[in-house]
Amino acid sequence: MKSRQEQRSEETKEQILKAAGTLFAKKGFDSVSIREIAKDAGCSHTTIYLYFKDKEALLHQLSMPSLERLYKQLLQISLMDTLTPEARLKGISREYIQFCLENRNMFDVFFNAKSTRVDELEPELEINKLRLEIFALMKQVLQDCLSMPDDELLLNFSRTFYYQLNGILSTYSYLHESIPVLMKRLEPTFDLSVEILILGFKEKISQKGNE
Amino acid sequence: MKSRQEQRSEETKEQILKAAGTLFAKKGFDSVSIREIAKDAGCSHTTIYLYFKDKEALLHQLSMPSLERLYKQLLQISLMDTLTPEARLKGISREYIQFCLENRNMFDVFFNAKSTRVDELEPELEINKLRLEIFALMKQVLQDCLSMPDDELLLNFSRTFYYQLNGILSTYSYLHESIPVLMKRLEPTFDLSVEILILGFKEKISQKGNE
Amino acid sequence: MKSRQEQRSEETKEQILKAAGTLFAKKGFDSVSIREIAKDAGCSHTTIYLYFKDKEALLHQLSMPSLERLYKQLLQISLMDTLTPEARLKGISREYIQFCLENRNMFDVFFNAKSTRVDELEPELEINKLRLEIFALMKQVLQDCLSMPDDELLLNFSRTFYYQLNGILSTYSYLHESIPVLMKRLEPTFDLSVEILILGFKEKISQKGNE
Amino acid sequence: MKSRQEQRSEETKEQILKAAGTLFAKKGFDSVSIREIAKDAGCSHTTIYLYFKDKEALLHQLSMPSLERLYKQLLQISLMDTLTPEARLKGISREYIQFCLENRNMFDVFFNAKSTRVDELEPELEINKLRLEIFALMKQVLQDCLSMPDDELLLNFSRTFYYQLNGILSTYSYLHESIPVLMKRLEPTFDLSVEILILGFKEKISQKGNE
DNA sequence: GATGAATGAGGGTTCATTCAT
DNA sequence: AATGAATGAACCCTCATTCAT
Repeated sequence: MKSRQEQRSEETKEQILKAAGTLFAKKGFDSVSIREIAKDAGCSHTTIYLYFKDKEALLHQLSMPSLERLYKQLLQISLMDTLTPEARLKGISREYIQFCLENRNMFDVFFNAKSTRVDELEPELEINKLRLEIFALMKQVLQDCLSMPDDELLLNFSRTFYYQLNGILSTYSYLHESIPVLMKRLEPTFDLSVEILILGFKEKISQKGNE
Repeated sequence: MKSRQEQRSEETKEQILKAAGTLFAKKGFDSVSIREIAKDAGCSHTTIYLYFKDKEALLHQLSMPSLERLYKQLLQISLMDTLTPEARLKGISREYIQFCLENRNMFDVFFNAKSTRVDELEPELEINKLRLEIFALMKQVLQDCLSMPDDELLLNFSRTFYYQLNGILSTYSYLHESIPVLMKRLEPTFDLSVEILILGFKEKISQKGNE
Repeated sequence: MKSRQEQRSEETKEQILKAAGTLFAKKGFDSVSIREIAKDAGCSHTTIYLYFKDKEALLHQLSMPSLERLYKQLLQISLMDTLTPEARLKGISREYIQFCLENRNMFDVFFNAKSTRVDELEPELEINKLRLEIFALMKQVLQDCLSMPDDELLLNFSRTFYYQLNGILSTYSYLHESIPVLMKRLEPTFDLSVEILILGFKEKISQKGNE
Repeated sequence: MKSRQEQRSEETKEQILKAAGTLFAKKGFDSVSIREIAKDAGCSHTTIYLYFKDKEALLHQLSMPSLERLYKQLLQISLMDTLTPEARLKGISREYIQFCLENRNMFDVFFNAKSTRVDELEPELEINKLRLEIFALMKQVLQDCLSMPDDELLLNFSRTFYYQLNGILSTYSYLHESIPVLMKRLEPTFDLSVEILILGFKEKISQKGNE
């Protein structure tokens, strides 16, 4: 059982993470200062260093749980066998987009490794690993959807699919609309995009077959 | 006719813009210092303030000509009637991608209005106008390609297409490969993406027709 | 008789002193942090403040016993009547040098009163007293060595002798060699220095006698 | 001819150097902050960075000219053939001591390379070179003084001599007396030290001869 | 028109120290 | 007796910007 002190400590840490998350998302990693985070978290800026080695560590501790949560959600959807593969693909797409929009330009950090230094492979690797796993998951569902072998073509299809999602994100991640409103308004368009792609993929396959 | 002094003055300005453009593209807006630009431009850092109100003004003055150049190039391709509409669409896509990659994180600035200030609407609007024109141009070529009316569906197709391009960009704009190498390696994939989309669009249209 | 608690308490204090001593000696007063000491002492950094008013107090409490130990060792050597006076002088020199080198930059603190505060005269005075006693002891042995009266000349000889030792120390106290290695390598040189001085002293005396 | 601006600039730089010199000498390199220097120099702390890359650069720019000046003075004395070698040696000693005392614990910096990092050899090397040259110069004069070959023994004598000087310095460099007063009071003692050493050296040589 | 000099605000980080438990 | 949490002061350093020339 936790003592009151421990509880307070965890609260502080939580508040720091929360403040940092919000600020990073709003302004981008580089543009947020430690003092700014501290202010929003309601503690001294030095307190942050009690819980995180440095600014970058804060970022990584912040990203990993979110990403892991995302991955689990996507995995769950991919396993729903009550849905058709195409429905699963759409579900995954929606979830992915919604998550990334909710975390706005944190998305940059997650997927573009914006703030990683080449000489520090460890933390980067973990994120990269997750990124790859998410990509692999999408590829898997896409394969189910198209009933095709796991070949070079599937890889390229997956890339195209991945581009599409990221394109949606980068197009909308700076808008100042609230997420639910945005999702409501654009979900049909997003769904259409997925549909188009699937149609295109299938057509491409049948073309290949006819060659 | 310009006096010699005026000429020199314009040269300096041009060099500042050139240096800033290169640096912003290479390192991103925030990571470039005024002194760095001045050094590359071969002038004092204070000189920059003679021509530009502040760092941000420099950025905006910088974006417009580039974007205009891009627009003209895209327009040119769209008018090449020796090419099939699909070839034109591919050409435009390649050009657009290459341009944005070459200007790397500038892309953020151009298309995501990252650094716009609320109090200065003018430049922002101009950029937005161009952005919309580029979008319209793509839509036009897409329409030619699909021989369809200019309706809601075309609009959504265009969005999907636009997403795809931006997705490619956001996926690759942080890689440390040189542009030519990158383009060589990924052009087939990019082309495939465009193909898939067109196939998907056509299929969607024929589905609609059969309803 | 001490209660178990008292015993534990003293142990902790002892460990703090030991850790601080080692660290100060190795890295210098300023470069050692309280937390570092606590870590090496196996306690929390706040515990240190239970036993010592502040960092400086720790330093002073630390210096005295060491210096006293040194003094006792030197005294012991000075009383070894199995040795010739010259051998005693050499022994004292070696011991003194070794001690100071082992305590490296602590030497600064001990002998140069680097970190003394004006408002707290007590500890400083004690250190000064010990310093003077060590000096007096060397003077005594030097007198035995030279069979001369305790006059102005002896005082100056003692100073010269003291300078020599300190010169050796200040020359070598920053080297990164281990003490035993260093001593082994340079002991002959140190011994030579002492010899030279004694020869010089004797010669000076005989010159004086002939005047 | 210098413009007024250039003149002012040089003045500022000079004042920074002067302030830094005094403070380093008084408190030691590590214990002096950039802001402290700026305050004493009457400028903003950022101004310091206009003239010096960083704190360490300031230190090195500060040390080199002084050291070079010292070296030239010592060299000059060593070449005065109106003086006996012994007089030259005494002169050199006095000059060296006076210089080092005037620069108080800067002496630490000069001769103990306190603040040098191993990875930056350049500046350290220059100082080391000068240090060695000064040592070589003393050795030369000592050789003239003793009319002996340049052998191992001479090297050890030089070391002993060098220790003696440094011993004097380290003994007195923390006192709060003014230099002229100090020199006046202790010069006879310093001279005596040199005398003693020379006598000792000569005696040692004659001993060797008789073996 | 152009520039070197100078600055204040702010960046991340470390530290000795205090407080509540 | 002992500790983890927390803090303010201070560290070096960089920046965009202004001022006098």
